[in-house]
Amino acid sequence: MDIATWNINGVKARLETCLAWLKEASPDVCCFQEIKSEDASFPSGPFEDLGYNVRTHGQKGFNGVAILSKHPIEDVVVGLPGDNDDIQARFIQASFSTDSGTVRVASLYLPNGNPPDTGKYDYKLAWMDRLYDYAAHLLKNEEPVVLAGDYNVIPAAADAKRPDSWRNDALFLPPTRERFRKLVNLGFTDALRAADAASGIYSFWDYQAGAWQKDNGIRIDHLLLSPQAADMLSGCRIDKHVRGWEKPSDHVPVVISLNA
DNA sequence: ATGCCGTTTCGTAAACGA
Repeated sequence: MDIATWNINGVKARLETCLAWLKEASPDVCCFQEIKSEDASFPSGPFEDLGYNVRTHGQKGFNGVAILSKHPIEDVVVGLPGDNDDIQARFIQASFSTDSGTVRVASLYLPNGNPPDTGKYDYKLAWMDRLYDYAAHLLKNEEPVVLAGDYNVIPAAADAKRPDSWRNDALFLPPTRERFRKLVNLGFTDALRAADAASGIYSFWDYQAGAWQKDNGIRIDHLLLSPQAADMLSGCRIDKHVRGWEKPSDHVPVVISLNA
């Protein structure tokens, strides 16, 4: 069972690129972030034609997440629990029945948080605190859980080509990394690090200043696995070549393989 | 570097992203 996460930076602008990758990689489950589309205007048809069931949590213009699955989708959770006043569309979760039992997968788009001296950073940290509480709740079930998405967190210096240029950025500031570590230390496994300990592995290259050509990237798209999911992990890869395609997103897909 | 580039919006400049 292959599960992917990919910040596509706008489904309308990225439709052909998304379809091309899904045809190539054919993951069983694919989590999208930044669909930048309302639910009603999400182009589900072309994805359904590839055999996917589609669930979205969209909003106009910004944010928006989706889960696509070749398996029937059950038990959908729309919105990160814990704050009914939060109207930003950044979280959707679905469950799937497999031969190994129920697998829960979340597609999350954690707030960017820049600039750090504003309420945007306060919102990011509060969102991370809320994710921590919800993740702790999920672990109580002792089931396979995959928290996949664009975390907007550079976990360590090894996850950036030029870590010094991110020192004062909301993606790398100590409070951000402390919260990410706290989440992982609940008992989650960073799938990429479980599969490959090398530095220089990135999932995002800015459109600006020739970042892609210079390989000036950062690793901010992660799949965190509950102990039961980590036991099923057989591999994790980043499809870096997609960044070199026509009309690319600034992020590329990250894919895990589970024995499920 | 308040810069670079790309997407979106009751657009034609501004907001947002990372």
